[in-house]
Amino acid sequence: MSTNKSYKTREEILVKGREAIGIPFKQIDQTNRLTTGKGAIGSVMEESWFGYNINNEANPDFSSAGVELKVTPYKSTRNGLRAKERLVCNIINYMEEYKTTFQTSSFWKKCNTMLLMFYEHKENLSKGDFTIDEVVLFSFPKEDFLIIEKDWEIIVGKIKNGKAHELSERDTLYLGACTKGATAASVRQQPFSDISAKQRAFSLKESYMTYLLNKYILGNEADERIIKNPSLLKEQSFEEIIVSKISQHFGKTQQQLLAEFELKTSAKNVNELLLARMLGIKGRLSSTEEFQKANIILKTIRVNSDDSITESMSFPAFNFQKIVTENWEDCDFKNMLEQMKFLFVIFRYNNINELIFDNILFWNIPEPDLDEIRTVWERTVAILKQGVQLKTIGKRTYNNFPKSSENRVAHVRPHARNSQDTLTLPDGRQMPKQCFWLNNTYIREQLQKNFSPK
DNA sequence: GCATGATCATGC
DNA sequence: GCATGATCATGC
Repeated sequence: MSTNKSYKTREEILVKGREAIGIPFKQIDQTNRLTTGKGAIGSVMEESWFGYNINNEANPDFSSAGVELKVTPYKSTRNGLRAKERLVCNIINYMEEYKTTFQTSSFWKKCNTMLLMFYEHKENLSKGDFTIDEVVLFSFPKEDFLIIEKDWEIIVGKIKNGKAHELSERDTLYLGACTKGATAASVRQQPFSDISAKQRAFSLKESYMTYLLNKYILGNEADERIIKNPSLLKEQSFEEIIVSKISQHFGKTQQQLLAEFELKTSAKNVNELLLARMLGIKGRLSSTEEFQKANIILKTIRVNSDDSITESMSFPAFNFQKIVTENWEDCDFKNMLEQMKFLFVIFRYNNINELIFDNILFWNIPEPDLDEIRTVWERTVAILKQGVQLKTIGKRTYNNFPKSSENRVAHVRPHARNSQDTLTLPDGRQMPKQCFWLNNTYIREQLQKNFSPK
């Protein structure tokens, strides 16, 4: 089956692509592809707009120009425009990928230059009414290229270590290894272990796509970048660079740091402000280009002098009525956890109760622990469906959601402004907003696992 | 003392 | 005004 022969240059491809802007897909579709399931819109553009047969070749769609066609959705949210999903590139052949270098890898061969066609997914419209809104010919800028190369090496490193079955999309920053297959049971062989591994594909993370979208569609100005000189990334990983910039401050008290950076604030996010100063960032750390592209979430952890941790870690409140309509496999919470990379900023109380800046840790949830969270999530949904049991004693109202004592990893607890800050339960009653929390004991366990001598 | 319910402070 | 990250505080 041939790839497209009619478009030989990048310019021709871009011009033809841009001509599609504003035309509803139902007018473009000549082969009734829109009625099919996932990927229907991409198929329409390939067949009916560019006029070539759908293929799954290793070469880019426009092979002579070296351009891969990608049609990708975004959505409008109260936080602005966001990519609706990760951009899935090519399936990883564990048996072959480790034999190449990044430059000769399957991912780079296929996707180093892409024609990105963005369309808005609107909740109340059908696919046929959607239109392409923006088209760009995209090549990776140097600062991203170097991070993506490292990401690829991390993924291939796991294959080489016989750990393809332990791959997770959260291992990396921009280029992820996302699961790909009809069911979670879609597995493949790996070269250095007998354990079969989930089928995965190289993909650009949702957060990375959101950044591209805002840059290209909205024309938003670039945000502050932490690593001003991308060449540094040739020597060290992003995480290593951050640690090397910050480690000189380990051991200082919070008071010393506040004085050193001339910060006067009672804000609960002082530690984020301090970290930003250490990195030479003027604005918020979470607004930097790298943090946005990789969806790095900063969390402060205070460790007591006896190594215990008092507080559990909260997440956004969930909507009772929405969560009961979801399945774990495609629910909001799992999706969020799968996409998050955490930066733990660790402070430790010394024996005279001073708060000492102790360390930082880039962390993500290990796959087996995500399964633990699944049980908590499913119990929560089951309880909501049965009707939560509420018992008021004095000023406090007790419930029967999963407690921290019931699961090693997570529990459910209120997360509201006060007890009047409620949402409607599926049965119509009101209840203070709740969220999933990572247990304080679990956080402690994770810190010990990552910092104990190997 | 700890688990769990309750609430604060900020930024957008 | 609300979401969010962070922290307080009651009562078992």
